[in-house]
Amino acid sequence: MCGRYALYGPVSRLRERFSANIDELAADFGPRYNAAPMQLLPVVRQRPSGERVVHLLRWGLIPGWAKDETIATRLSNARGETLAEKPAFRTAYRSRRCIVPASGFYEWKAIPGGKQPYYIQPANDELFGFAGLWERWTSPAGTPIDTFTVVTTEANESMRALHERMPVILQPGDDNLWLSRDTTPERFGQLIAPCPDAMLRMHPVSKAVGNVRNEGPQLIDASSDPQSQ
DNA sequence: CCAGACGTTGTT
DNA sequence: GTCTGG
DNA sequence: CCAGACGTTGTT
DNA sequence: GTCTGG
Repeated sequence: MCGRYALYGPVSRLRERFSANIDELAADFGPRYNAAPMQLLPVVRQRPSGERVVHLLRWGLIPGWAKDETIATRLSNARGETLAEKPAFRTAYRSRRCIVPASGFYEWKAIPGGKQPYYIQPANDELFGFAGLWERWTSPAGTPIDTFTVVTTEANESMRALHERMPVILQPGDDNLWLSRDTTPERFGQLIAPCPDAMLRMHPVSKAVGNVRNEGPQLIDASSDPQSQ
């Protein structure tokens, strides 16, 4: 899964962590604690020359053949197990892989009578790099739009307490293998796997994150009494 | 040949 | 765009 | 992911 | 219940 995440801190962090140049529009990106599908969010792409650039792309992939953009909301995630065959993803998987930077992400655990959101962040306080795919779609009016999706895999042991799926979180040393057009399908396919449990820590948060109109650092604060919310 | 689908999540 | 079903 | 809408006609 | 928007 992974349908909501946070990305905060100075944008220069992205330059350092991903060795990427920052596009002018992405440079204006401010701290976000409730990033949701349909929004413009920073994504790392690698040009054939090897240069990496952070651009703002819209979350929710629109395949090139789509007649309209309504499919986007349903393609905010892509199952890692079937990427290579699915018509919606296979061309992007072959040649348009990207990395989605995140400070952390949210996961909703089903509990009696509702759902309890949790915030999951890197144990080392660095940034996550989610494995992603991107596409360029041109509307009937002729307007091009770049979109992305987050690749998912089965949950590792600690995530399984919340949910059966989780985003593919790349090891920093694997960034280039995922982004490069020179990597063989066999090698970048091996990166689609649950990350080690030790990379993650998690805590329950307020249900306020459920509404995309809510925003701010309080959304990642530990909730004192999750059961009573 | 043309028409129609093409996806994920979670929940039932 | 490309594949499947009819 | 959750929240919120869930419609038609004609006209701009 | 199901789809769209954020």
